[in-house]
This record gives sequence, C-alpha cells and structure tokens, in this order.
Amino acid sequence: MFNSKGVSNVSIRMISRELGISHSNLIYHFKDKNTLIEALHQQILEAALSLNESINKEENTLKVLFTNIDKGFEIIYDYRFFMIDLNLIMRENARLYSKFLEIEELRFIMYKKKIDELIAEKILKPETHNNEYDKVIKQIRVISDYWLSSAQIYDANENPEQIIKSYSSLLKHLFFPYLTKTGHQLFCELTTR
Amino acid sequence: MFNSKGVSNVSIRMISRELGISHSNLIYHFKDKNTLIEALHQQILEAALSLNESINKEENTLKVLFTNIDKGFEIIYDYRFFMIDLNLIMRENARLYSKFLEIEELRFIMYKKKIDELIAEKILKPETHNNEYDKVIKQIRVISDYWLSSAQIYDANENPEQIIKSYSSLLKHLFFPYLTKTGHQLFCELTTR
DNA sequence: ATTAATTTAGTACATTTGGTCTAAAATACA
DNA sequence: TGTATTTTAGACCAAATGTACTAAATTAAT
Repeated sequence: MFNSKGVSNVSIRMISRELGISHSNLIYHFKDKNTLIEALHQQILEAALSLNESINKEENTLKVLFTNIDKGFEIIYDYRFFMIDLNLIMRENARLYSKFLEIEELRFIMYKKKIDELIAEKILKPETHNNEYDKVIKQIRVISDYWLSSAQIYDANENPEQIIKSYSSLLKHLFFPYLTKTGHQLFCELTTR
Repeated sequence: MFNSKGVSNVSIRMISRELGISHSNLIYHFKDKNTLIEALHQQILEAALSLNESINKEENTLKVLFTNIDKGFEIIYDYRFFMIDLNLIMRENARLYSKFLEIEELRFIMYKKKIDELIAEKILKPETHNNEYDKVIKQIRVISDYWLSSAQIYDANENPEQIIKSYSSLLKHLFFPYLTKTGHQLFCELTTR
C-alpha cells in the first residue's frame, strides 16, 4: 500500500482494514505509522546485511562493487516507498533520520575505500583534481537515493526488471569516464553480460 | 509553508489562517490545493522564461549552459517544495504531471543540442560509446530533479547560497570527465571565479 | 444612485484520522 | 483445569479536513 499509494495516503486504519483486523489491534503491535515504517526499515537493513554476507569477495573489486549495486537496487525496489517518500519520512521520524545519516556515512566511507582500491588496481584513473572523486560519490548518493523517485515519474510503464537494470546502469556509468583502458575493458565485460 | 512543512502537511485552512482570510475565500480563488500548486508552478515557469530571455547568448556555449544551471537552481530554490514533494504532486495532479513531462522532454532535447554543440566546438570529447551522452543527460535529470531533496536531508544546516553552489557544482561536474583539454581549461575558468 | 457582479465570511455537515479505554477472546502456562 | 498473559475487537472522542450553501460586504458599472 505504501508503494502504490504513497506513505501519506495510507493510514493505520486503512492498513488494518486491508489486513482484516481492527485498527486497535494494529496499534497494539505498532503504536503508529512511524514505528511501522521503522520495522520495515529494519527489514531492509537485514536484507542488505544478508546480501553483504552472500557476496563472494574473491572476485575482483569492480565486480564486487557492481553486484553490490545490482542486488542493492533489487532489494530496495520492494521497499520503494521508503526512497520515494524519503523526505517525508525523515521529516517526521527523527530517530530513523539519524539512523539513516549514520548508514549514509558508512556508505560514503565504503565508496571512498573502494575507489582507492580501484585506483591502486589501475582500473580507475588517479584524481587529477582535489577531491574529484568526492563529488562522484555525492553524485552516486543523489542517484542512489532518488532513482526510484525518478523511475516513478519517467518510467511508470516499464517493468521492474527493466527499471532496476536501467538505473543501476545509470549509476555505474558515473564511473565510466574515469576508467583506465583496462578498467574500461573490465567494465564492458561486466555490463554487457 | 509548503517549503517548511511539506505539501502534505499544509491544508487550505492552514493557509487561509496564515493569510488572515476565511478558508471559503481562499477556495473561491483556488478551488483546492492542486490548483494552488498549479498556479505556483506557473510562477516557476514564468521566472524560468524571463531567465531565458535575460541570458546573453553571445557568450560561449559552456558559459551559457552553466549560467543557465546556476540561475535555474536559484529560481527553483524558492519553490523547493515543488521538487521535494515532486512525486506526491505528480501522483495527485494528472494535468501538472503531463505538463511536467512535456517540459522534461524539451529539457532533454536542449541538453542534447548543447552537447552536440560542445562536441563540435571541441570542448567535450566525442562519444566513444553509443548513446553515452544520453546516460549523462539522464544523470543530469536525476540530480536536477532531486538535488533539493538531497540537500534537505544532508545539508539541513547549510545556508541557501552554499547549497545552491555545491549542488550546481555537482551537476556541472557530470561534464567534467568528458571535457577536452581546452574544455577543461574553460571549465576551470568558469567554476573558480 | 441604483443595480449587478465580485469577493468575503460564516455555518454546517459528513468523513477521516489518531488516540484512549474497556471488555471479550485466545493463548500460554502451571 | 484454572489462572495469568497476550491478543483482538468495539465503542467513543476530539480535532481536522474538504465541501457545499447562504448571506453579507465590497467593488464596478451604468
């Protein structure tokens, strides 16, 4: 219901009606919409965690990064309301907000580390300007946070698989112009298959 | 009120209270929140139009493009609710939705033309892959549509000028790795000043 | 100055919502 | 089996919202 109607258009009472239970019952388990959303967020985190464990870290750095992106996109798609109504949710749930910021910080550090690795492996070009890649990471952040919003507006008629594929491709292509020759070749191998 | 509280948290009655008029009076002029938002959108369009007229087209292509971005960001900042609640608004206003899609199409064409010009002027590198720049334009679209949402979450404590500057810089840097040597030099001249 | 049109305010109503309280039903447990 | 705990439902309430209708006030026009 959150995914299709948007968080602001779904009330506790509507959810309980859909579930066929009384609204008091739903409130008994989740005292309001915010705690319900927190529980759903916990589900997202757990899915992301088990994803992280399942990834084979023996593969090359770029491949690990890209499968991480692909799988991450798949997971969040099922909870797309969370990203589409992100600002609404963050505005009205301080606890979730600070938790989200913490996770974002980790994500930033992870990308920074990965990029350093990729530079060391001569897959990415070294920085020519100061903090050049920091900008790239911020670009990544905006697209990671809002690709689902963008898809809702511009790709309403596409199917989920296509949407996920096209936007994860969009994200990966942020690296594209920074690739070395060998990086370029690897990129092509990873993305055409 | 839309900017600070979010569209969904502001009612016709709250607006009329703030204005010191009766809610029936407000409804007399704008029959509901949607038509009110449409009117505000019209204001945005008019501001954008007069911006377009004011820009000196004698300057070089990149400079025209970049001042366009800067000024555009400044304009939309005043109506940031529109971008932050974009999906909510589009979901609930079919007319505005189709109008928005039309404008987006124009924006896409404009960028395509500009990029072709910049390639011809040897400021941007020619495409090495098929539709490579189409991806860039889509990246531009996501950031253009959602930089204000991102800023609301990650830069809540920054002042407007800094926010506008940092995110317009983020957008411009999408072009950065595609610049030729001369393009690079021009870019630096335009962005450091 | 009188009339017509526009603008404004007030009231009333049905609906929805979040919340609280109480009691019944179901379940677990000893 | 009897008791305690957990779960569920129902009723109730105050607040807010959109909407519709009526009448007064203001403005414009002849």
